[in-house]
Parts: sequence; C-alpha cells; structure tokens
Amino acid sequence: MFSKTCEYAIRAVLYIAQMSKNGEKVSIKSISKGIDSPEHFIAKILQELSKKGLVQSLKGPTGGFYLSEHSKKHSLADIVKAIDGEKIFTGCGLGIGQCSEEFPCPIHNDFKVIRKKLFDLLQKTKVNEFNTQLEAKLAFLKKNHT
Amino acid sequence: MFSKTCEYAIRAVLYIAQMSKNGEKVSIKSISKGIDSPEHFIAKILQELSKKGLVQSLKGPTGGFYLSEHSKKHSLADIVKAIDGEKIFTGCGLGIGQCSEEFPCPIHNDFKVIRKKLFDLLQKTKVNEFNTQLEAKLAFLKKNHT
DNA sequence: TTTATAAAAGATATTTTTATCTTTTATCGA
DNA sequence: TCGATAAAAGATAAAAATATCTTTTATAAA
Repeated sequence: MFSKTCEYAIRAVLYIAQMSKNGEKVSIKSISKGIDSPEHFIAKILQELSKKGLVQSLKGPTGGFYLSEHSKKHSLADIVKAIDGEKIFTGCGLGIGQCSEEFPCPIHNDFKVIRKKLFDLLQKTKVNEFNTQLEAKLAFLKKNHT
Repeated sequence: MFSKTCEYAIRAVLYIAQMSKNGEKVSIKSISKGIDSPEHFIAKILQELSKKGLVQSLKGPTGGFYLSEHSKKHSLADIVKAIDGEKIFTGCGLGIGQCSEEFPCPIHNDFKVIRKKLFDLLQKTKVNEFNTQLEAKLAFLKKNHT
C-alpha cells in the first residue's frame, strides 16, 4: 500500500508523538529502537519530515525530535503525501496515465470509492491520537513488544 | 497500490479477454500495443501468468495468447495474488511483521475494513466482464485511445 | 521436411528503493 | 571557551523492481 519509507515515517511520527507529549525530545537511536527500523535510514527519513515541517528537531546534547503543537495536529495523510506523494489517492489503479472520468480504466469507478475511503480515513486520523493506546500497550509500533 | 508489473498484468489479461473472446489468439506485439507496455517486459509477465494457468498460449505461426473457459472466470484478485502476492490483502498497513488482532498496530482495525473492501471488489470482478465496455470504447486500457 | 513464426527461457542492463557510512554543523553543559 | 552530543548533509552501497536482449523450443503452413 505504502512504500517502506512511508511505513517507517508514520511509525516514527506516532512514536515521537507519544514519547514527546510532555515536551521531551526523542533521539534517533530511541526512535530506531522504538519502531524497529534501521537507524541511519530513519535518520534520513526524519531529515525529510523535518524539512517539510512535519516534525521538529534540535541538534546537540538534550536535542532530538519532537512535535510542535501544530505538528501534533497533522494527519496521517499529510505524512503519506510528504513521502509517497498523492499518487495513491489520485492515481489510476491500473497505472494508466490519463485515466479520467471521461476516459476511465475498467475499474475506475470502483477504485475511486476505495481510494476515497482510504484518504478520508488517513485524513481524519491525527498523529497524536494514539498516545494513550500506545502508552497502555493496546497498540504497537514494532513486532517485538516484549 | 499494485506494482507496475501487476498493473500491466491486469491490463494484459483484460486485453486478451476482449481480443480473444471468439477463439482468436493475441500476439505479444498486439498486447504490448493494446495496453501501451514495453514489449519484452509484458512478454515476461505473460510467461509467468501462463505458468500459473491464468492465461493460455500457443507457440508458432497463428499462435499467441488466449483464455480458456476456466481462465475467463478468474478474478482480478487471482491476478494480483499471482503477481504481488497476498500482502496487499493481509499485510499490516504500517509494515509491522507480527501485526495481529492480539497485537495490533494503531490503524489495524481501520485498515482491515479497507483491505476487505479492496479484496471483495477484486474478488467479485472477473476478467471477462469488461469485454463489451472495452469494445464500445466506454473503458480504456491505455492512455492513447485515439 | 523445411521454413517462418511466435512464445519460452535465460542472461543482462537499468532504474528505483532501501540502507549504510562519513563528515559537517548546531547546541548544550562543564 | 571547549568538549561532548545529536541531528543535518552528503556520499556510497546493496537490493529489488523494471526493462531489454539473445537464444531456444514448439507449432503451423507451405
């Protein structure tokens, strides 16, 4: 559905949201462990998210990643758009360049419905809404949750 | 959503379904033009689909690809499974290996619904059901439909 | 039986995605 | 101010996906 990069990105942001909810900052090392991703790879991804304003960061000792009040309200759709682009929400299911209402692919209409549902879901879901679930270990961001 | 290989595969099978509906056979060259895909690449993909029994073929002069009565009834889900595997129907939306009912990722339940809708749609859609639409140019398998 | 045709098979190349490594810059605390 | 820390930036590497090329095999028609 999403690229691996995008999956890591979402997990990282949810992790940062939870871990920094009281103003703390979270290091790459912590994030990498917390979501079970390659350390250098998630660093690159966070660099990108930081540039686009989806997460905030500070260098140096006691530095790390956190979310501004504004960033806490971002949706999962914002992250997906930042990493994978709009293709998954608007592109043709069969990869036809000019697929449109006027010249539709055979599954155009059915796919439109599913894509809309996906977008609506991601759009309404905000990155800080899982904090308590994650805290209570009712939801997880990696496989080794022991 | 699907890999490019899978998009080509679906388009190719729909094209073969339409073009071979009266017992004709369709050449790779014709398929490649009909769906606007690289000739050698679609040849490789059809080889795979042929091995898995999703399309039939015959070598030599007057040879080409066609669909048996059985193959005509295959669903789009069958093609997706053959090329991309089950991951899109069953895998975790955030790429967590052991995501499950017991240890769910944060979006597990919402995604389950969307994945099910996608699967149901692809499962109920059969490869030969677009023949008349395609014939009447009410649906298209490539961008240059002139 | 020979020749032409068209897919199958196998090998190779290119591009994109995923991942890693090294150096630089900013910031904090001693 | 200096040293340690942590992210940013840039370069490189490995793996996977996409694409192409060449040779072989099966089939049909002349």
